[in-house]
Amino acid sequence: MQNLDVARTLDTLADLLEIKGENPFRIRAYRNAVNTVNGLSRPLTAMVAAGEDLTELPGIGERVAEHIEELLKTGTITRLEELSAEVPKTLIDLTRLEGVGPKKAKRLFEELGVRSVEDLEAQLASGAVQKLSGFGARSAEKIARAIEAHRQHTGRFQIDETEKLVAGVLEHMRAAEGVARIDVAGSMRRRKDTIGDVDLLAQYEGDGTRVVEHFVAYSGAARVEGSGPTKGSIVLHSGLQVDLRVIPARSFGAALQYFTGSKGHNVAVRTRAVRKGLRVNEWGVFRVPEGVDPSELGKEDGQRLAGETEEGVYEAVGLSWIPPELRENRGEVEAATAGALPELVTLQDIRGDLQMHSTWSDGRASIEDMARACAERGYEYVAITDHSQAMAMVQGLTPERARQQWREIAEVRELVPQIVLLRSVEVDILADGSLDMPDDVLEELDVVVISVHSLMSQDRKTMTDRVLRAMAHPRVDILAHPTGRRINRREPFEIDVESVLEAAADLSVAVELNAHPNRLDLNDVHVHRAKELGVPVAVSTDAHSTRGLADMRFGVDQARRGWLEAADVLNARPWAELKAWLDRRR
DNA sequence: GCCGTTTTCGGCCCGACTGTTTTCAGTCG
Repeated sequence: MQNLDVARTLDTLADLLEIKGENPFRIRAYRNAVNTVNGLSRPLTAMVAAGEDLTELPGIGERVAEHIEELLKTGTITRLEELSAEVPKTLIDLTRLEGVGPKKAKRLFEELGVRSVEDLEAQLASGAVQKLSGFGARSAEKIARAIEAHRQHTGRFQIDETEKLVAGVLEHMRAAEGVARIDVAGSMRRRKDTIGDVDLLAQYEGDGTRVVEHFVAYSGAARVEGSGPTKGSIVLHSGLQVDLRVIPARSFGAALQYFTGSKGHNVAVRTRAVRKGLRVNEWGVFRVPEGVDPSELGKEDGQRLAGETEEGVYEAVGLSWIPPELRENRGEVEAATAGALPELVTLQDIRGDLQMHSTWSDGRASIEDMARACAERGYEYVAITDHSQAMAMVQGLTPERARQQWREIAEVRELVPQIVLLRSVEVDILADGSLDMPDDVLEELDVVVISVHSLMSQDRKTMTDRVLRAMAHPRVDILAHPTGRRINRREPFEIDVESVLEAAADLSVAVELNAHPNRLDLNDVHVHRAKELGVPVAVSTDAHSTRGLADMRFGVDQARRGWLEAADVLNARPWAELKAWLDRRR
C-alpha cells in the first residue's frame, strides 16, 4: 500500500465524519494527517516496518497512528467500516459537486434517500429537491449544472496519479516471459494534463496469448474487459482502464507511433503518406503497388519501408521525428515538413523555481530546507513565495511578518551561499484588483508573484478587470496560476485569458505555468499563446514541501506541449539574465 | 483528533459570498 492510498483512506474517513456532522476540529485533524502523509518522502510501510514511531510526525497522534498501522496490516480501518455503515461512501461523490457540501449531502440522503449522483439527478428531475427547505429553484438549477460539469471530468485521471497506478502494471509486466520491451503510448506518452485510459505496448515475437494472460492476471485489476492473442484490457480498482498490445520488433516503432496518437496527428501523418503512395498502419509503412486498391491489401502487404523504429516511420513519410508532446495536430506536421520544429525545453534547462511555500505560511519545510533542496537540484536561484495576509487560514504574511521573514532569509543566504535566495510573496489579488501588500513592502521584494484565491465566481468581466488592474501595478513580475483551475475539482474561473496575455505582453509581466499536477495552470494551449505573444512563462512548482519541488517535470511536460523552448521559460534563464529582467523597470 | 514554557484540558483561523433567510447556514478558499 502506497502513501497515496493511506492519504486517500484517511481523507475518506474525514469526508464521512464531515457528512455525519462530527466536530470540525477532529475532521481538520484528519485532514492535517492526510497532508502530512502526502508530504512524506518515504513510504509509511517502510517506516512502520522499521519500527518508527508515527506519532513523531506532525499532525499524527496516537489515534491516527493506530489507524495507519491497522490500515497497512489489514487493508482497512475498523472506524471507517463503522462509519460507512451509517453514511454511504457514495455520498462523498455528492460533496464533490460545486455548491454541495457535507450538510446538503446529508439532508439529501436523510430526507430524499439520495445515495449517489444518479439518485440526485432523479430527484432533481422530479422537482423534489427544490421543495426541501433551504433549497430553492435556483439551488436545484445550480446543482444540475454542477452535475453536468462533474460528468465531464469523471473518467479522467491526474497524470501523477496515473503514473503511480501504471508503475504497478509495468512492474508486473517485467516478470512476463519473453517480453523484450514494454512502453507507454497514448495520451500518457504525449504527457496530456489528464489521462482517460492507458495504452501499453509489449514487444514480443509470435503468438501473444500468454503475454496477455499474464497481463490480465495483474493483482491490481478489478475486472478484465478483454483478452486475446494481441490485446488485453483491464480496469484497475481505481477505475483506470489499461490496454496492452503485443507487438513484434519489426512493427514496434509503427505501433508506438500509431498508439501514441493523437488521432488528429495520425490522420495528418497518414494523409501525407497517401499522397506519396504510402500506407501507414500500426504494423509499418508500406509502398502501395501501382494500380492496386489499398483496401484489398493485407495489413503488411506491399514493400515495407519502416516499422521497427518510430524515427523510421516519420522519415519514411518525409518528416523528422516529432516529440510526442507536440502530436496534437496543432501545426506540428507542417512544422516538421518545413524543418521548423521547436527545440523543446527540457528539465535540464530549468535553473530555478519561482514559487514555493515555507513554514511561514502553509508550507511544511523551513526556508533553509527549501533552499538546500533547490541547491541539491542544481538550481541557481529560488524564490520563497509565502502567501499574503488575505490567506488568513494559512497564516499569510502581514507586512510585519514579511519583514521578519527577510531576516531569516538573510541568515539562510549565509548558510546556503551556493544558491541565490530571492525575497518574494505570493500576493493575493483582492476583490477590486488591488494587491494584498503595501507598496513599501513590494518595493523591497526581489520577485512579486500575484494570484487570485478568493471570489472565484465573479463574472468574466469583473474577474478580468480585477486581474488586469493587479497586473498593471508597477512592481508585479509574475501572474501565478492565472485561471485557478484544480483538475477534477474546480473549473477555471471565468476570465479572458487572451486579454490577460496581451496585457502581460504590454506590461512586461510573466505568466506562470504552475507545475502542480492538480493545477497545470496555465494549460498547454495558453502557454503556447503566451509564447506567440512573447510573454515569458515561469514554470513553478508551488511546492509546499521539499518533495513538491520534484513536480517541476510535470510543468516542463506541459511547457513542451505548449511548444516552449528554453528561451521562452523565465526560469530557464541564467541568474544574470533573470536579474536583468527583474530589474527591467528600475 | 492533535497539541503544549500560556496548557494534559481547552483551544484549534478567518472572511465573504450565495441563496435562502427575515437573521443565517452552508460552502468555499
